[in-house]
Amino acid sequence: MAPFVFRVSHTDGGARRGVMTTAHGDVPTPAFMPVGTQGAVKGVTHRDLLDLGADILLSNTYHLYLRPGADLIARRGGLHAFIGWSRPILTDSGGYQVFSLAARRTIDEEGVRFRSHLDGSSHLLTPEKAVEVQAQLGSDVAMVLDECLAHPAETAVVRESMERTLRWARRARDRFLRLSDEGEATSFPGVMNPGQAQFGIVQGGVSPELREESACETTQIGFEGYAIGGLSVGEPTDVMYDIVGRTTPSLPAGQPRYLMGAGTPQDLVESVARGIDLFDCVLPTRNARNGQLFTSEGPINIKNARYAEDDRPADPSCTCYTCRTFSRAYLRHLFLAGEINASTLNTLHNLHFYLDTLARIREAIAFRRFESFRVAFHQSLSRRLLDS
RNA sequence: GGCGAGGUAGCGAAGCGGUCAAACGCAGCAGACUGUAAAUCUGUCGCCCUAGCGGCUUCGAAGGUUCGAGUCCUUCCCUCGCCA
Repeated sequence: MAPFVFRVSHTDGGARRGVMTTAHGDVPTPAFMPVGTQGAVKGVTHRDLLDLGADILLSNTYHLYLRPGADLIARRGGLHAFIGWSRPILTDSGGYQVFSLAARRTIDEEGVRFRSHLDGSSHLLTPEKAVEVQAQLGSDVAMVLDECLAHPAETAVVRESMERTLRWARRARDRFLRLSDEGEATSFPGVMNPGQAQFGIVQGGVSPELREESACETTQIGFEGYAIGGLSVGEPTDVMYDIVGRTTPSLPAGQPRYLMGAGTPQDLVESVARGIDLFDCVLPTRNARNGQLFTSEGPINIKNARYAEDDRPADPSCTCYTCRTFSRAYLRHLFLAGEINASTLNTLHNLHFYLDTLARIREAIAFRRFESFRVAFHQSLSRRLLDS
């Protein structure tokens, strides 16, 4: 099994271009990971994702653990085999569900007690359990269980949460290393991917001091990569950019940095400028299903009456299947008519926009033109707003 | 022709004397969505405006009763069902 390797090939200002090598193949970075929470990206097939050039998917430990269950997936040879996707997969730990399902859980030192959103049953997700489930899934990158805190939070609360996430990270790393040990691995049913990497997660809210402390401590534990979590949860974007910019210098230059849950197209460019290598976000897929299309000139809402007889493609400068083939008028009709194709075509376009943006970013960095790309990108996004 | 049921905002449908410009659903219009409980949710939805427990015109049509009528009475028009 190929070891997990990350290599930075180019830098341009704060931006880095590189390759993340996993047991299931290479991922050129900076990269965007489409979100396939339950083992599928909503609205499109795996074949569509291959056509779009998606190099890595994100999936979710909590959701797959509840349904269909980690044992069932392990018996089918792991997540890659079960869902029929042979490229890299990163699994989130369930830490985000600590935030999004806050009303259904309690936290203590041991872990997170959830009442299942599916059937109400109780489950205890510990840092160790999250490692074990992800071992059974056999993802290429496993995330540690963290606590994703809601945005306005008192500093004392943020510190307490950040420190608990650190303690959990140590336990998760410990369990991960022991599972990597051969004897332990064979005694545990279903370590599906010996080449699996594990990423730690930096927390600390919007406090630069806590973020730096979290970054240093997490780095000290030693992971294959590092994520910045707990952002894009309602804080102003300039605050988010500031925190990202102050955190990446505290992370090892030779390892991948993953900004969890981000973001808008602007967020991606601004975060790459601050040294981020990996992203995931539901915006392109969820908003596609809700009628919002990201374009090179800013987002449009295809539901709007103004597009009823608009024969132009969603984004005139886009080369995706949807834009090559269909008009805004038709896409609007499909959406209003409730046709499944509306979700699919919109998702294809939005994912193309995101993946293509990252491809352009990588190219710009390789040619050391990232700063001019960045300026032009922002200008283009605001063009339509200036026109109207 | 006889008997019965019914005509309410774009559609469907509540309403049974006052707080009804009129519940609710759909359609329409607009907005939100950042490690997905989301093909979801929110607002708006007669007309006018200085946007307010504001003004105006409404509940098939016309008259009437009443302090007050979408709600009661009369006549007319129109739908649907059953019988001839």
